[in-house]
Amino acid sequence: MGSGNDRLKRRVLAGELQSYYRRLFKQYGPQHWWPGSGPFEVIVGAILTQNTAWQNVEQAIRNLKEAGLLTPAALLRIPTRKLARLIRPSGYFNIKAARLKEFIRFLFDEYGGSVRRMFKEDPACLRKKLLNVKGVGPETADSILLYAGGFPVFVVDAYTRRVFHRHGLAHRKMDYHDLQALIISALPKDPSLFNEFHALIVKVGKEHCGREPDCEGCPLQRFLEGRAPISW
DNA sequence: GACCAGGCACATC
DNA sequence: GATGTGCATGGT
Repeated sequence: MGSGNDRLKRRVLAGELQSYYRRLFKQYGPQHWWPGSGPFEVIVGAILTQNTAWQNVEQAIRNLKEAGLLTPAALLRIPTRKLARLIRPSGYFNIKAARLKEFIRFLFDEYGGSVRRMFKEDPACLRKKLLNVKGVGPETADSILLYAGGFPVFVVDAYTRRVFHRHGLAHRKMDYHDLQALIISALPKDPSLFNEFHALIVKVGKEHCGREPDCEGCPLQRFLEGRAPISW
């Protein structure tokens, strides 16, 4: 991506996306993802919510809080089996207990257990390290960087893919990083924008861009009506 | 009872 | 490198 043609397409997409974001925000308002949670709780939530409805994650986090275990030091000490029992409502509890432990070990090995110290790291470098933690993939790493660290990283998820593909804004086969780069290059590098936009995409994805073959009544469809699909 | 949800690692071809 | 599979609960 570097030709004049690509730059033009990017500007077109940028215009579409920014305008679309404003409309979504106006229609749905702020989504309050991870309201009032500290960075550590956000990280735990990012791991627990993998392929899981958020409602189930809330219960698991509540259990951890009530047990007084929602700190790096406490999760370092707790046996994996006991952790699994507490996070049971979030599903895949054995896997996720192991993943939380992996992250905690990484946090202590690299940063002495301090989330604040971890986020002093250069974000690109931190991202690479996070991806080396077993159980942290691209989406979880980016959720951690954006929602816990406040770095301007766009989180691509199943909804983002579905919504963008459905409306001709991206190829279905674009991989995670291609789609992410496309979106980031089209928008101002503003963490709160990325934060809210991603949450709004999930919202509209749930309501309109499900598995049905068309998107009748979908705000994005109405917005794009009459415009030629962008072909990348 | 089927389907889905704010993924990821691992096996296999 | 692409595609398939296991992991598991709770809501609709």
